[in-house]
Amino acid sequence: MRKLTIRDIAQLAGLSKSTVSLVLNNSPKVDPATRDRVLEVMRSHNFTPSSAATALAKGRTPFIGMIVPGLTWHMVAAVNYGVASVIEKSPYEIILYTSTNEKDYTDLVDRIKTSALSVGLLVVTHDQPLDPLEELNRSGLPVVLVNTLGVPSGLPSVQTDNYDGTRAALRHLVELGHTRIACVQGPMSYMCCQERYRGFLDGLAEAGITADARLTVEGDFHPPTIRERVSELLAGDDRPTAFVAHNDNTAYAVMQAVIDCGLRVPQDVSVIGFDDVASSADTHPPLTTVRQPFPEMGVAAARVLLETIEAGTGDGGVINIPTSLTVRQSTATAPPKPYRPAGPPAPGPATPPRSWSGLGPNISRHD
Amino acid sequence: MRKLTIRDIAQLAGLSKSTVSLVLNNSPKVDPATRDRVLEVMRSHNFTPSSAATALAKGRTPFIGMIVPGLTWHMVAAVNYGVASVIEKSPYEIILYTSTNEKDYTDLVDRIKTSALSVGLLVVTHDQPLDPLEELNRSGLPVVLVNTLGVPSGLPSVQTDNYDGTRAALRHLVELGHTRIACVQGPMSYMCCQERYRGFLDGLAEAGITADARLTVEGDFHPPTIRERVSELLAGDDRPTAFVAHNDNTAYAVMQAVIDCGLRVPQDVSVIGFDDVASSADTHPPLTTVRQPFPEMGVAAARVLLETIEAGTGDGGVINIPTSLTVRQSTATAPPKPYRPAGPPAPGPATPPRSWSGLGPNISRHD
DNA sequence: CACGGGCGTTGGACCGTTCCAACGCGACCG
DNA sequence: CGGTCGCGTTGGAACGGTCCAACGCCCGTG
Repeated sequence: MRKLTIRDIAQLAGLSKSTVSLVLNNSPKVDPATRDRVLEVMRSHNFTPSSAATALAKGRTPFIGMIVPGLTWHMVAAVNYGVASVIEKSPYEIILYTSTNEKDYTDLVDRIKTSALSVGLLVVTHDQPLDPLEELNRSGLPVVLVNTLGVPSGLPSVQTDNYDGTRAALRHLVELGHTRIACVQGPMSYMCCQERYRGFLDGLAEAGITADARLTVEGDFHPPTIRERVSELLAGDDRPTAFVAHNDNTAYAVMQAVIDCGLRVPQDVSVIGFDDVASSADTHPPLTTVRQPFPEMGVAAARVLLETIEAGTGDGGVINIPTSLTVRQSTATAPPKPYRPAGPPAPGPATPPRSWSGLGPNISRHD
Repeated sequence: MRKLTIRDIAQLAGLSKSTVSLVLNNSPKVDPATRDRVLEVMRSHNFTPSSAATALAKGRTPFIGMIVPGLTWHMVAAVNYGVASVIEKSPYEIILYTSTNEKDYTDLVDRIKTSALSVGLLVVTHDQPLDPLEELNRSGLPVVLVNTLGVPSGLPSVQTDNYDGTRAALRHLVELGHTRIACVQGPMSYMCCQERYRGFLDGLAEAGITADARLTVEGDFHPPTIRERVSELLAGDDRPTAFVAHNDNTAYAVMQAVIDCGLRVPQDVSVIGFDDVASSADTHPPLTTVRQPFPEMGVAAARVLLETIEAGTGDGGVINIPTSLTVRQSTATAPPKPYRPAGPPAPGPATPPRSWSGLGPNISRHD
């Protein structure tokens, strides 16, 4: 049996195809009775209009392009989750463009532009210049960024409050009595890491603690080097009692370095991450971390994009989604001041592990 | 300036639009000179045919649907990476359908069916019945599964050799002299876990080791419970010297349990995972694991789907992508037999960590 | 020289919608 | 009682391609 067309439906309902079309676009001009009849006929023959024909006639497609980095980040999937939840309720579908980070994505943007398939574009930032996107936007295609890297740009974008996140982390540590707090940076070429570091410094300042340059560890998100640097720091005199990491994975590496040095998390050293990646609930001990709300960012971005597409009103602003601190068990009150084990990779206080259970009062567990 | 049409090009080239169309579909019937002229005109005016019009006229769209589980797995991104690399070289685009695992996806499949947007469907399996897909396939839409769960089905699917993977893991351990080898299962409702367990048992059998039921730990991929069970096992007499986990995350939990019990990985206990997730290269120690080649699976699935679409020949078979063992540093020669520390959560041999470096000869490092 | 055949080109119907101008009709008004 | 108005409906021209049947032309053949 051939696919039904609007014309068949019209015939079955004893109407012209124009009327059926009006029903499809639920025009207020059709008589309610007629509308019901048409709908009933459509339903009973389960008719669906050809999207190709619709697209051709309307001159616009029902597609939203989405560029994601090919990297296998937790982030990508999480953002997508949020995006999907919004889009699936809209009449649009998502066309997925995966930008493998190796080659630059100008040709990808080019394909999007010339194919003219999408009426809007969602871009999850990756380590690439945004100029092609800005040009695309200027040429009339609504573009919204999910700006996880905090890249500065004129495009409307959704980002997280990196600055405030780290500040909150600091406040938490300060409340726990920590004063020697170290920071393990991410690559400072990323705006987000710069912001996080700024939050770190301001957080210190607000607590009246003077920053000690020796407590800033330049990191590259690469665990082995981080372990090494952190171990050195812990081996020194007057070691920090807490670490703020720019990243959950970095935090994992920090925790391992702490254990390597014969110290305990969180009794001897507290550790805070950034992201609240899924696995952070199951680390050992579970990681206290600044939750970066990826799904919510996806939701917000999708919403903004839809609005821009429908209304044509591009506010062009930056939406800052607040972070929240997920307190788990990798942070605890600072150890008493005089405490300092003899040697760093110490056989030291030969700590029976697992004694960390049941620590602070405000342990919030996110899934 | 209005978007150019085929008719404009025809006029500019002094030809009929039929000929231009022929060029677009690179028919062999056009004179090479004419073709070049047309192409040149198109290029200089950078014309691209309207995909909506093409779709309408041809009666087929250039879209491939892809259903991915909304879960934030490494797996999803990795498979997609492979898929994208194949599709981007084809004339097709990917329409992304995210199936949030909460609600079942029959309505999603329904939407795909009635919208008739895609000419083929790629499905990354999730914990859901496949019947809707099989029906969809029967009704004429080519469907290919990336069957990471090993769900049995009549659909053409790409899966990994779970059985052989675990067997290889066992062989590795046996070669290292291990004889008391434990297995931490995943949810046995998953076919893949059943296969992995079968591989485990057969691997034991091949080495002439009789299976000890006490060494099989029922797992649920949930770290806390796994740590608990593993700790119990390690506390008992005659504890295992090696663990085969059905999953990298499970392996992480096992490693932590080992450390909790005051033992060392790999000197006292070897641990092997399954998947070779990105982070497994950076655990502490780096995890030896059975690499499940997600990108390759994506590539294979995309290829099969394209072939089926183009040729119409659905072989309908199962493609088994072999696994490979990535040997890192969580496995080592079995400890000497008599070795057994007094108490299990032992203050024991108070091991200075990091002594594991430079272990086996065949350390292969996968990024 | 008439004819057949092949190559390259072409006109135009068609794909299944949208959308606009026009139309029929009953109600309401003067 | 004729004219206007507005509501609901309608015919048909787009939209921008594809594809088929037909056509002109040139060349080789009988």
